[in-house]
Amino acid sequence: MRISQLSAESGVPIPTIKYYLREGLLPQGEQTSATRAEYGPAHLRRLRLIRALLEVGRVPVAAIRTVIEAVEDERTDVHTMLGTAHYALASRPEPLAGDEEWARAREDVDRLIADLGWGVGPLAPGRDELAQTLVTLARLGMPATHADLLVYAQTAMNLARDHEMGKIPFDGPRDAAVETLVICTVMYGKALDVFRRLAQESESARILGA
Amino acid sequence: MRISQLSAESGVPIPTIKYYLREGLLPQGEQTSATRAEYGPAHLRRLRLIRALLEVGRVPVAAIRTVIEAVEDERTDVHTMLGTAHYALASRPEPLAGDEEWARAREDVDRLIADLGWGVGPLAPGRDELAQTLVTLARLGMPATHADLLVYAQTAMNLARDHEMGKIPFDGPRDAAVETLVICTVMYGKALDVFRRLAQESESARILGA
DNA sequence: CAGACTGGATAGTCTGACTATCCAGTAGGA
DNA sequence: TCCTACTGGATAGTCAGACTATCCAGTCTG
Repeated sequence: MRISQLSAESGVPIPTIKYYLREGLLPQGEQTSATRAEYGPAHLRRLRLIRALLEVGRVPVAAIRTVIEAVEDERTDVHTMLGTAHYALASRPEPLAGDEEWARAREDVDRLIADLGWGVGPLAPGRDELAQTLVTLARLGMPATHADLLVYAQTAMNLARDHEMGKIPFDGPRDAAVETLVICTVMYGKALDVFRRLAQESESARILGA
Repeated sequence: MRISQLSAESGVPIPTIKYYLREGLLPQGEQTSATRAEYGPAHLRRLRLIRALLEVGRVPVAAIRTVIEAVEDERTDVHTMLGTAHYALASRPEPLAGDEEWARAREDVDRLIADLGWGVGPLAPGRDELAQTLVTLARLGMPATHADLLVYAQTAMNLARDHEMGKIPFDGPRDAAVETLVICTVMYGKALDVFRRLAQESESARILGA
């Protein structure tokens, strides 16, 4: 299929598709002549993935490119590849410099993860993100209790173990695994976020008897 | 306290504070003379809230302003006020025009919420957000099952009922209720998101035996 | 009374995600 | 054959959002 058809089927304007090609989000089509290239269903699929990450997941273009580069580097094993994808999905917070409060929060996070027995890399950006969240909560006068954190951690683990990682085709082609992981993480993350707000609204209505 | 001290204590540059004042995110200080105004601890607190929503929650300035306007409009009751805050926190997706697939997804969402017995307003933006998420998942070839959705919905409700809405001081001043709600929604939402990614990484390591 | 600082106003910057225009070179029908 | 639509590639422009810089006249403060 040609670019105009790719655009028609995906609903993405041609200049935008060209932009994604330039940025390396979308692989080049197969050149059939100097001014013609052929795109296949894989391009359409990739394009839909890009739009899903951008629109629903608000993942920046640069992060999407990182994920894609990890997939296309054949040297890395599947776990590392999934890790790279995961790390790219993190919203890297600014350092929040060598504050003492921060260092303590970071230690708390490391201890919590160790206590839970989770096998998480020491450089996982989630550790920093969580530390920053804890510092922020404390500064807002609502420090999180250890019990609260455990609840959220266990909830997350239940979902990941029983409903998310099971969907991932580890035995299939490597790109399928990453694609599924990213979709699961981002889309179900969004769904969970929305459900949480809806549930809060419902509870608010119940409590206030509206 | 003067603006320079407010800046020093919060770590927010003076021009940025002025910007927030202009945008109505931060109430004006008490004028003590033509070129002098006095700021109090409430300003510092508000400033920290703004930064938390911006940096951790990625809530746009316009949405923060909406929340604040709702709080300051004394006419609205608490439930409506919390609703306004909630609606402002939603990431309003573009219409995704009158597609038939979309209409069906939207009906599914409405039916699901009704089946759950949740008291959610018919105009809650979460309904549309969820519908778009379902359409997107289907287009990506991974349609969500009804059973999956129920799991996420129940999980969200458990958290909201047992760990979130309980923190909200309904009997206190009206701004405290909204502030707590917003902090809970955004900060614990972030924490849950991070925990989910960490749990997935841990499971990936376990499954792949890394 | 001098220098620092203030509130207020205006304009400029930076990033991220596009979008528009131009171009020469085919592809495919009249 | 030739003409028109369309293509890939390159370059430059746009737009929104969140700041950031500069200027100014008017106080405080020592």
